[in-house]
Amino acid sequence: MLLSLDMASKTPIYMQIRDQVVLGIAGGELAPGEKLPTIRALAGQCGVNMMTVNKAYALLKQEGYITADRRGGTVVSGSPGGPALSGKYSAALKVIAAEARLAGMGEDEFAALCREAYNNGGGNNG
Amino acid sequence: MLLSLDMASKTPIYMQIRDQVVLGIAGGELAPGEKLPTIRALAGQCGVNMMTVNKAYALLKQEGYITADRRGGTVVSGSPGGPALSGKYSAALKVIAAEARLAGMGEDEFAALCREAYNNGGGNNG
Amino acid sequence: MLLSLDMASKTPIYMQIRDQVVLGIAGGELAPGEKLPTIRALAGQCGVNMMTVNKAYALLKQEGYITADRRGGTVVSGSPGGPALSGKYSAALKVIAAEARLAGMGEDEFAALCREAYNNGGGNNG
Amino acid sequence: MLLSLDMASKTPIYMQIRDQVVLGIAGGELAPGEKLPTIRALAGQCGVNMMTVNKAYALLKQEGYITADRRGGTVVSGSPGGPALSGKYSAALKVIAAEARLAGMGEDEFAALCREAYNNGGGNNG
DNA sequence: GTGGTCTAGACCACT
DNA sequence: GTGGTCTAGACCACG
Repeated sequence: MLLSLDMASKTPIYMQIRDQVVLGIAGGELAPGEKLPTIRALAGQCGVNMMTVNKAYALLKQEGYITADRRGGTVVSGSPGGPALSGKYSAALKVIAAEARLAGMGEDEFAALCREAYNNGGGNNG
Repeated sequence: MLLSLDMASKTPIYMQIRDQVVLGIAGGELAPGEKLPTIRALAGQCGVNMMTVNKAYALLKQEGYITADRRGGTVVSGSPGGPALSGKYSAALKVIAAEARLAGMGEDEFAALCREAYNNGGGNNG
Repeated sequence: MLLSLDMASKTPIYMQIRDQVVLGIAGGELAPGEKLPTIRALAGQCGVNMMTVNKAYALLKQEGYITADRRGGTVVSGSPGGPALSGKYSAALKVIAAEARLAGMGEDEFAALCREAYNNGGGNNG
Repeated sequence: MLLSLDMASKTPIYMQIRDQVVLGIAGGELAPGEKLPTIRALAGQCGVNMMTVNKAYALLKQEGYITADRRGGTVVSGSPGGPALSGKYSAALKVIAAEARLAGMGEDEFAALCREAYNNGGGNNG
């Protein structure tokens, strides 16, 4: 599990870490129960401060993607979100879809792109 | 064209304005050539600072969605973007797709959600 | 709204701040819509670091007790939690009740103590 | 007497053990004079470090809930605490009551919840 | 001037 | 050795 962080991005570093961990879990790269790297280790490896990684981990914990085992270490949760709330993503999706549509992309093309995004983390075709 | 702004959102206000204008254009609510409200007017109507609206308009102009009319107004552009670059949206889409997948949503369900997002803005006049 | 922090307590400072804000809201000392002190101001007033206050505010925001208005400032939310989930407090309550019982406190006495705790923030009898 | 420990909880494991022992005593599940499991046994059964159980037992001894038997065992004390000091619990109770109140719970409802918590540990054999 | 983010250290509770 | 907490600075996006 190697993270690639863009220090010049407008997206906060802790959010980039969070996103890549989510992608890693969805892609099967990080299996449920697997131990995540230490805050210190990841901070050192990425060249960022502990607190930044800490913030990312805290966010992931709050979202239920990972859990901090008190006996040391942080592990990937078994069942993250629970019920699938379709409405949650629609706001961001709508804007992306609008941009794609205005850029000339057709509905089928967009749907294919979405399916690709869905499967890109599938582990058996990427 | 009425904007609904959430002052408590993490998304900057100028970005919310920008997004809703894009949605309005994609949905046909704002037709090409149509005149947008004045910065002053929109700022007053939404209860935000003029600089905020200015920033949103500047961004929209830079992205090609709107153009400054010679007579002082701002109008919706005719042909917004260039070619549809599929790679541009994939980063955000991947994260959304990963979240949806981890929330238990299937591929078809997600694709349907994406199609709905695509059509939600222009289903009845585009 | 004056906070009293115990630097020697086992309870983290940010949690003490959080608790006292919750008490202030419940007690009517902090009315919905009222503006909370700035992170910097509160930090200066309490003699703690900005980040500590920031953490308390972030927690309160996450819990829905307060909301950060993008136009500057943090205000008390209107309706915090929504549905009353009785099961949430029972764990902590059980332990407290057990300790009280073992200390010789009767059921009625304990119930009276709980009612007092409930009303102590009521604003019209404290 | 079976303990259920949550390794992902914010509450330290030794505190969880302590709390459940207190609940067990208050509930009559652990009668005065009854022998508690060995540190080693409990540690093995729960999958935690012996030092953790040791810490919990030490805390319980210090609080007077259990006493070290001369022959090497640990037994439940006869008369645990001294006089019931109402002030001790009020701080935690106040916060819980404030949260409940803000969640929309009425005073009677809260008092009923407290009575239930009081009786939940010893309703059928105390 | 606000909150959000980040850094480079440090101490502590827990296991 | 882990995560949790805190400090004393700093820069930036936003409004």
